[in-house]
Order: sequence, then C-alpha cells, then structure tokens
Amino acid sequence: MQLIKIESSPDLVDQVYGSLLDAISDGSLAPGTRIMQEDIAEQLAVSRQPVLQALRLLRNDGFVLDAPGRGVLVAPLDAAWLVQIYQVRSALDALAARVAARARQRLDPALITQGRAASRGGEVKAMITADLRFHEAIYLASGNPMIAQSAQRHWHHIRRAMGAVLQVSTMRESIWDEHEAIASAIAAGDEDAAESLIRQHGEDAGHNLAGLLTLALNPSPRNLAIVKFKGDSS
Amino acid sequence: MQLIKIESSPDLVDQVYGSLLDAISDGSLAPGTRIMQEDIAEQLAVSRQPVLQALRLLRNDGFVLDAPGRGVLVAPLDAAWLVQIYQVRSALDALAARVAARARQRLDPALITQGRAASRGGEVKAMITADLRFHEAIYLASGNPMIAQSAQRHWHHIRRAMGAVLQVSTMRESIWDEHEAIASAIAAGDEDAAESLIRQHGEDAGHNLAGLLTLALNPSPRNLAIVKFKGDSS
DNA sequence: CGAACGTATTCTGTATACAGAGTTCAAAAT
DNA sequence: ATTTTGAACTCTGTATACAGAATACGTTCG
Repeated sequence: MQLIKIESSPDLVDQVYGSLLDAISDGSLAPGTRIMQEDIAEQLAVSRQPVLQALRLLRNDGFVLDAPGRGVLVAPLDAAWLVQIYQVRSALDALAARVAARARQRLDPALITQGRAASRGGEVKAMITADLRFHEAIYLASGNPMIAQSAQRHWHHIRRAMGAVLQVSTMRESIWDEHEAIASAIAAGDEDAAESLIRQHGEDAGHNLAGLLTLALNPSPRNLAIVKFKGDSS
Repeated sequence: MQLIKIESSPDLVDQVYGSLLDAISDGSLAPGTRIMQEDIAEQLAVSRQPVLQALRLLRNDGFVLDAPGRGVLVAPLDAAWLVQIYQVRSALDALAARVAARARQRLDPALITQGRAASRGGEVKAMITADLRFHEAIYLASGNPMIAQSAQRHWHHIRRAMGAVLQVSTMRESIWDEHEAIASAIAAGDEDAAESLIRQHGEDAGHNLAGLLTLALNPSPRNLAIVKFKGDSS
C-alpha cells in the first residue's frame, strides 16, 4: 500500500507570503506602494497575525522596506542593486555548473526545446519560468541543495526585475543558444568551459537587464526606441 | 550638535531570535533538543508570540526542524551537509576576493595580527570571531553587500560546527598564513591568485572541519587521539 | 502670515484567548 | 499477554484585544 501523503499544512503565513510575493513579483504591487497589515488581512480574509509574520519575512528578503509609522513600502527596483544580485547568482551558477560538469550530468533536453518555444511564444511569464527551470536543473544536477536554496532567494528578485522589463521588451532568443552550450559543456564534463560559459552568460544577462531596467525606470521618448531595438535579458 | 541616533527597536522577535541562535551556536542547546514555545517564552519573560515568529525564522534557516506534535528540534550537525555549506560559502568568498582584488583593496593588517593572537590565545570564541572578521572584511572590500548578506547565513552554521569541534580540537595556526597570502594577492590586484587561494583555503577548511566533526560525533577512544593530533579548522 | 506645540488618529508590535491537530496513556477486547 | 481503541493532554497556529510609537493636522502664539 502506498498512499500519497496528505498536505496538512494550510499555514496561512506561507500562503500570505506567497500571495504577496507573487503580487510584488508580477508588478501588481508597484514599487513604492504603501502596504498596511489591516488592508492585506482584510483582502485575504485572515487576521493581521499571519500578515505580520509574512511581512517580516518579506522584509528580511528585501522585498519591502520599513516606513516607520506608515507601514511598509514595496522596495523600489534599483539597477545597481540588481547587478549585485546577478553577481552573486552568477557565482552560485558557476559553482553549480562546475560541480555538475564534474559529474558529467546530462540535463533534460526538453528544457531547452521548451525554452525556445516559450521564447518564440511571446508569453512573458512563460519565458521567465523556462529560464528559471533551466538554471534550477543545473542546481539540482550539482547535487548540492544548498546552492539551489541560496540561489532561490536571488531569483525572486530577478523574476521581479524581468517582469518589469519584459513588459516593454522581449527576451532575446540567443540566450537559449548559450544555455545549450552550457548544457553541452556540463554533459561533456568540461568543468572550465561550463563555468566560464555560465559566468559570461550571467554577467551579460545582468548588465543587459540592468540597462533595460534603467531605461524602463527613466522613460523618455528617446529611450523607448532603444529599448525596442536592444532586445534583452535572462 | 551631533547626537547618536537612538535605537528605537527593542523588537522582541529579533532578540528572541538572537538569543536562541546564540544558544544553538554555542551548543547550550544541543542538537536534537526539543524546544517548546512556552518554555522559551517563560525563560525570556515574553509571550509566545515573538517566540513563534523567531522559531519560524530559525526553521527557514535550517537551525531547527519541525517535529509535528512535539514542538521543534534543534537540527543535528551533519558532516556531509557542512561540506555543502562550505562549498557555497567558498564560492561566495571566491567572488568577493576576485572583486576586491580587482579594486586592489587593502585589508586592515590588524585583522591578521589579531587573528594570530587569538589563535595562540586558546580562546575558542575569539578564534572563531577573528576568522569571521577576516572573511567579513573581504566581503566588505568587494563593495557588494549582497555577498555578505548571503554568506552570513552560512557563517552561522559554520560557527556552530566550529564551536562543536573546537571544544576538543584547536584551530591550526597555518590558516593565518593562508589569510595573509590572500590579503596580499588582493592588495596586489592579482584576481586569479586571490580567487584560487581563497577557494583552496575554503575547500581545505571545509573538509578538515567536516572530518573533525565526524570524529567528534562518533567518539571512540581511537578517534580521540587522532583529533588531538590533527589540529584544525576554519 | 509663518512656525511651533499639542492633540487626535493611525498603524504596528505584543499579550491573551481560542480552536484544531497530534501524541500519549489507559482501559477493554481478543 | 498483546493489540486496539478511546479519551485526556499537549502543543502549535490563528484570532482578538491592548498598549505604545509615530505621523498628521489643527490650533495658538510670535
């Protein structure tokens, strides 16, 4: 006999956390928005207690800032800060790629096909998800769950930035060529190649996204044209 | 007129969190210990509410595990897991060292002199602190606060493992030679050297500490002698 | 008319109260 | 005697209640 284990944890705190994180990530809660516990509690039909705890978690993660006396504010998107996030994430990616290459791990090719499809599809959310899935596969292949755990925190911020940028721009398809090259290097067991490829990939993506973010945040007629041409991201 | 800014945050949650983290880190709350909210609340003379929140934070960080129906348990120390922690931390260290070297940052020489002194002094806590301070200086020198933030999470675990091991062993003084070499490479702007030195330093330290931890966790007369000879850590 | 003080409002953080899930122990049945 | 079933207990998570801190606005004084 083998029953599926029941999920006994409604856990309102986690639900509130997830709900707020989604809202912040997809932009429905814009940067700078004032958040009050009571409002959230009422909207989600829970008491203030779970909201209080969820907000503390979001604060620790840097998604909201304290605004003493006026509740909390949704953290603004900052390009310079995003570059730093990418720098850290790239280091983790490089580590994961190296370890995965050492074990000659073979990533599921479907990740790349699906990624290319999403890239052509035009669905912003699908593109972001596919990108994330690919990198998560590398973390998993590294066999070190701490890498994924550390990287996840950064990905939430990245997802938010991507969401904000990809509304006006579109993900450049070339990132999936890079992804494919990385996967090959890992499968071939070429540690140095895998690491340097993914590092380059991360740095490029970080600066690219940061640049687009800067333009998106300081909209001016001249900039908008540039955005349209430059493509983007990951 | 220049007054020091008042610290208006008693914030019981943070205090409880810190208190519990210290107790877990220095071993006064041994691995496997059952923790109940009410007990903690009574000992710290606060209500269960701040304790509840602090425990959630500790759980997210992996310091305590859920034990449904019986409260929570202090997480056991696991050597394999510690190696993974070190692997991630080393990657962050490597990144920080490289960036710091790029900027030819000069670390405060006092860090090393104080480190050597602490190493000779025999005070376990002082050794751990000095080691941490040195690495924190590199994070700071990197100019990327996200590195320090990410690494800090891991350092708490490392501090705990060190504390558990250094009770029976002693920190090898050679680590400060390595630290000095790293500082020199950074000051000289030799990115590759700084990165590879600190990476080697981290890997050695990780395996060394994990090995000692394994011995410490499976005490046998034969092992104890080995521990005494092998020296150790950071 | 402008600046400063005092009061009211608003929002958070902590304490207490309540309900549900799980465990443990004891009693009964096989 | 062993196993199973039920009831009491324990502990957590959520809701409500309370107190303190900070802001905003209105009033008063220069």
